[in-house]
Amino acid sequence: MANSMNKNEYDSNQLFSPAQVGRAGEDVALQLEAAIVGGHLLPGERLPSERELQVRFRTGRGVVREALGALKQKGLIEVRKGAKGGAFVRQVEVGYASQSLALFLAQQEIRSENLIEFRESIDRTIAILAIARGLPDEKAQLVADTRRLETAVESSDADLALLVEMDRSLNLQFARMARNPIFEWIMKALQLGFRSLDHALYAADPYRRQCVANWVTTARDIAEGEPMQALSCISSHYTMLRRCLKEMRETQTEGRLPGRRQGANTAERSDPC
Amino acid sequence: MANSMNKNEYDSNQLFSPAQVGRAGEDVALQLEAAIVGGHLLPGERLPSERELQVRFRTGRGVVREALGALKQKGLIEVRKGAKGGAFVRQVEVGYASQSLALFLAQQEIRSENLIEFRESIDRTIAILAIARGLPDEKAQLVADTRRLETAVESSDADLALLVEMDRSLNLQFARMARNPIFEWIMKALQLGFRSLDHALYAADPYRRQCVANWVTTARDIAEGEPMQALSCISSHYTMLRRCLKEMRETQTEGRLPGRRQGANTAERSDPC
DNA sequence: ACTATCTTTTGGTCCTACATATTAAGGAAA
DNA sequence: TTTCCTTAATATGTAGGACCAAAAGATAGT
Repeated sequence: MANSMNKNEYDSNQLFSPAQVGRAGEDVALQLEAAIVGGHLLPGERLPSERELQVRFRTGRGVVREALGALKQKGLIEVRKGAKGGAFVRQVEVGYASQSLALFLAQQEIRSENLIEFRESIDRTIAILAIARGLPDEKAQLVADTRRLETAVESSDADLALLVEMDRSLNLQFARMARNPIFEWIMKALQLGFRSLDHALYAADPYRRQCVANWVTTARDIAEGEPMQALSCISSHYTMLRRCLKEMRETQTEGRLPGRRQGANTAERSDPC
Repeated sequence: MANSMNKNEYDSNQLFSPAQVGRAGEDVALQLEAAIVGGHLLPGERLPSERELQVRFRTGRGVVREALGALKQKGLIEVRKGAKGGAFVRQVEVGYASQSLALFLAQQEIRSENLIEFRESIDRTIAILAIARGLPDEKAQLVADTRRLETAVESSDADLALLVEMDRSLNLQFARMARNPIFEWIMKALQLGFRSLDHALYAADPYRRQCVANWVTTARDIAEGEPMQALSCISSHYTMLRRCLKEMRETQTEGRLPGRRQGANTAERSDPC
């Protein structure tokens, strides 16, 4: 007794129509995406199997797989193997959008000063919002985590990657407290794109301690609801970062972000474009 | 024709290794993406054909197509049919990032307030930077263009789309004067995704005049180097926008962005320049 | 009742064949 | 010689089959 009478409503509503030639994959992907975003398919629901979609769209399985791959890429679906497997609708996470932005930023040549002043501007707004909207336990957690970072730095066997990761996590907590996913989007994208700046701060020994001490103060100011002092701390952080980078630049003559290396390749390239 | 002597350098460098089973598609996609983002493949260059990649990765053509589809989805490559066709590396456009963000926000049912407060925060920083760094002729041009917008609004045959477009252009000029490309990109990304908000402001008759009058004042304050007054104008703009949306919401019981449809937006794949 | 094995479902991979688009080359006509 | 049409070559796009691997349930054996 198959559920032939209980087909989903997008079947009877003719929601899926045969794809046109030439761009069948895009066509199928667009129809499925429209069904998901339009609310006809809710998160957690399961799409028909690939072989069933193949006959519904009157197309080949490769086309269906291509479309599903695009949706998976966007974070709209999650596909599982095996019986009762298939494509399941997901809530899109902000990380997917951040990855797109990070991919774009990675291809651009960005001077570190531009990045710093942008981040500082964002951080200042986040601080104000976080003080106003952050929940008490969030603020307490932020303070506690800065303390953990402090003890981690003071221990001699401090792993550099671990410290940077903790700093990254703190920034994300911070951004989340602003209760505005757009700030989260930006913050995640920046972190994905450029890890090297914070790395620099935690690599130099005098700066590392100042940085975490500043973090502790910032978190406390946020927890206690002192916006002006928090802003002051943030400015202090970026002042330190600028100074640290300037010192490095004077020793290494390196003013750019190491986003991409194009030294070995461009020499032998005689592209007529 | 056997160009066996002129293999590309990523061949001899062992850049592409056979894919792992189970997630061969992702594996291939990751390797190709790494090659592009890492700078081994520059924009304009052509990847090997699908059938050649198929043998290089020691895999099937479906896997290669899946990987290329993922890269195409991200905007990293553009694929053309026919002789001299194939996958060509592209510069990623902001539009892809903004589409991802729009998709996320649409599914999260984000309130327009989040977008407004983010834009206001960005605008305030841009204003300060634009006053400090904008060239005199840029400032003059900004003032002149706000005048043009003013006269366009006063003429009765004002096309709504044209007005919104002029507003959009003004915002971009404004962002450019900050001499920081990140602000420009973020502004463009937000504009690509959410045109509807400004649209609302220019649709209502009382708000339209106030908005352009405010633009004129803002431009003059920027040109004359009055940061506090410029910031005041910007806040006034968003106060108006909030009020306008609130009125619309009260009449239509529509509190969110009308971003459910994605189909019409994805059409602008080509360069929006 | 529990465990091991089989069966079914479903995605993952590989393959061949054909369709279609685009470019380049070659030959006929002006 | 120039122009236009035809044809070939090369590439992606699509169709559909076959088989493998994994996951869940059904079944048989203990």
